[in-house]
Amino acid sequence: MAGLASSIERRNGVSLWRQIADKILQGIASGDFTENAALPPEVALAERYGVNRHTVRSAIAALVQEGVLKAEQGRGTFVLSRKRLSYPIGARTRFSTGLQGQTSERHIALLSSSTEPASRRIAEALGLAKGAAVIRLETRGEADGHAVSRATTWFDAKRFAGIEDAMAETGSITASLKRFGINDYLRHSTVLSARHADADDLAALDLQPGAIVLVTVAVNVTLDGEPIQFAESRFPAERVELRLAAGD
Amino acid sequence: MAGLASSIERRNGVSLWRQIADKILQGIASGDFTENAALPPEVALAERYGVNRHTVRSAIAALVQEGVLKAEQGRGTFVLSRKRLSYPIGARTRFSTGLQGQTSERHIALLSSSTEPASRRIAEALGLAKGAAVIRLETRGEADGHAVSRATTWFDAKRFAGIEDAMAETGSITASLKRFGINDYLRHSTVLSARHADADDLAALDLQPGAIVLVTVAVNVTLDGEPIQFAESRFPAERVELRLAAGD
DNA sequence: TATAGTTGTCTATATCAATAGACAAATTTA
DNA sequence: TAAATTTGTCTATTGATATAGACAACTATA
Repeated sequence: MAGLASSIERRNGVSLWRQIADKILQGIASGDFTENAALPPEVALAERYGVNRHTVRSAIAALVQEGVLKAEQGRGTFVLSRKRLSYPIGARTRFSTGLQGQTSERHIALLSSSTEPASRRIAEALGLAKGAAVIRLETRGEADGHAVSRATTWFDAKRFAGIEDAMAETGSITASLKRFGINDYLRHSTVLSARHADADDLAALDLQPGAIVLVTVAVNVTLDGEPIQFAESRFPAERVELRLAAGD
Repeated sequence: MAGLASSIERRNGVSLWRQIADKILQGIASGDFTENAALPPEVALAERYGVNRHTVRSAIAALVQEGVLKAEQGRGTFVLSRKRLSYPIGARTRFSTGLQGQTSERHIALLSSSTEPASRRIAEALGLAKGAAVIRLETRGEADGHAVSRATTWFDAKRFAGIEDAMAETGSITASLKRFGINDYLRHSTVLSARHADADDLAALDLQPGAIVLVTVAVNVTLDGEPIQFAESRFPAERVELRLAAGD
């Protein structure tokens, strides 16, 4: 975006090949490098970024490993990966409907669940006493077989006893909440940040180390404004962008 | 958040000291490391993250350089920095009012301006013909003397001729638009992503290389829905979080 | 005033990251 | 087929990154 020639920083704790891999990913996402088309040759990229050809090769090797590029000797290096998914966020944010039209299939996989005492933060958000029992769900959002989100979600254990079973069966938060008499809900607040993916996110989202994740911390409420769900979701920045719709 | 012990990745293109510096920043932002309090001693941090003490020292040195920590021989290492700013995003997103209550002073500094032909993307967003003249403003948002955002903004050059002078004088987009008869405007759409800061952002935002920026791409419109402004803003993830208010 | 705890400095070593150059191997084009 | 283009492999060198250990300098406390 803004297509400005943004250059590369040295001695910063992030290796040049990682920075260049990031730039290529950006280039793909922004349409600078077209899908299925050849990347500029290694020597051209090396000149463009002001580094040695071998450094560019390291970046490309990482992206080949990641499944984003495919190199063919004598022919060139080609872009395999599709565009970033655009995940809408608003008052009616829901995983499945949000990606409709961009993917043919999506669901939420339940990785694990547990019951634990609420931390101060979660108790406040859910309007419970600190230490009250809450159910924690660890989930992964999948679309067309690709992991697109990783979330940790908390519910009041008293009110939503057994919601982990509903999640495992339905693969949908919305469907699970229906079983507890909640036919509609709204997103009350969302706080957004970004960080490097940690070990768990790397594994669950099938990312290369060093990847960046967008982090949302959200509270969902009933139509009466009663808080029912607290969630922290992580999205791989290289595969997902978040779209804030106007009247939503 | 979610306070899970997230570990450190090796050979990923991001050096260990940079990853640990990121973790310490996270710890400060999330309240794990309290403001004005001493950090755990270097040996404890080294054990916690499974690295050598010298590696921890490199991370601390970077954060001392950055003004986040202060080390005192014999006593310990102390947290100087305040919490992250929480920047609200919604239909009525405005820089100055958004940070009210969190900072005592804020304004937008105009770094440079130029007139250029609109790219396809910008032309579409502003409803102009491709190649039509647009004014580009490079700005930096400052609060209490700290850089908190870096933005590139485009306006129709015909309709907003001279807006760069208004910006330089008033230090406010809202005030500048008033001079062109626009007393109110709405944010039509926002798309959110994250990436490593580029060279320009590093310099303008006074960041250490390797830092992550949150990126918003937004279109502002008049009350009639007519697009007037296209902007890409970058926020340092370590100093700013974005808050999406419910009914905004 | 010792003593323990903490940060600061130094030396040494091994590995990773980046540059440099040369040439092989495969593909496309003239 | 020959030449040009492009990716793949190899060797060598330099600097940054990370580990290891030892000890100095400073602070707080028993």
